[in-house]
Amino acid sequence: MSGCTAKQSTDTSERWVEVEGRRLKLTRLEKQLWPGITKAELIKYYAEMSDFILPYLRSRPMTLHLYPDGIEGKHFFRKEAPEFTPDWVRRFPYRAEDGKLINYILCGDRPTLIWLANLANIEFPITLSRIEDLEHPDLVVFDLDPFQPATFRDACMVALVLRDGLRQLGLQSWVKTSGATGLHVLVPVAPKYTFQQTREFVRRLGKMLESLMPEVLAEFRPVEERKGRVLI
DNA sequence: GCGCCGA
DNA sequence: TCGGCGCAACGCTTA
DNA sequence: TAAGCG
Ligand SMILES: [Mn+2]
Repeated sequence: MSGCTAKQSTDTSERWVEVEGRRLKLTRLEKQLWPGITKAELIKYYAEMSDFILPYLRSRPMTLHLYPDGIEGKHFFRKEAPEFTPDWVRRFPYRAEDGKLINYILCGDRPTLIWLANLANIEFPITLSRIEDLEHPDLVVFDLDPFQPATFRDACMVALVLRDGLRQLGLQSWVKTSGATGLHVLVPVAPKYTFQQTREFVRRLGKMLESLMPEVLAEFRPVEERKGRVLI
């Protein structure tokens, strides 16, 4: 007998840690965020990966994606830095066009990353521009989504062709998975183009590839014609 | 996850 | 002391 | 024009 039927509700496991001189309390470390994966393990993962992750997050206003009840539970977003945010967490006040002021969290250091992991922030999506120049993205993203019966493999083929096209334009690109079956192809750019310009660039290149491989790509097609194709 | 608010 | 609640917002698609 | 989806 295991005798170990510890319930979630009885998980009072806590630990104070010091990260680069910042004291923070980790809570409910035994909470299962995925089947078989605890919050402690999520925090450990982000601690170990922090050197690789932080350069991408730095200077980008955060939208938190919080999953306090685990990946299958209710989740919610948060932009405004909560009242209980530690004072050493950097904030970025920004007034949107509608006049609403939001104090965004900036995650540029390890203590902030660990603090967010403890809040059960599972995902860290990034904005495409940085606060030094919000109007001009430093990343351009091609979003590749295969529509059934097209597969992840089809998306990969398209990504390779796209990479070659970008290379011919003198642009380096990097690929990452996105969601269950999609890909993102990222192109770092000097922050001197507007979002309108980069959006137009992506659409034009999509159109160009579409004319090159019309059987594979779904650009500018009605929804029902997208089946079996990849949409950029 | 956490603080707030009303019961 | 406890349970409920709020915590973002945008383009595309369809009705 | 609005509601629903991702
Ligand atoms: Mn996608």
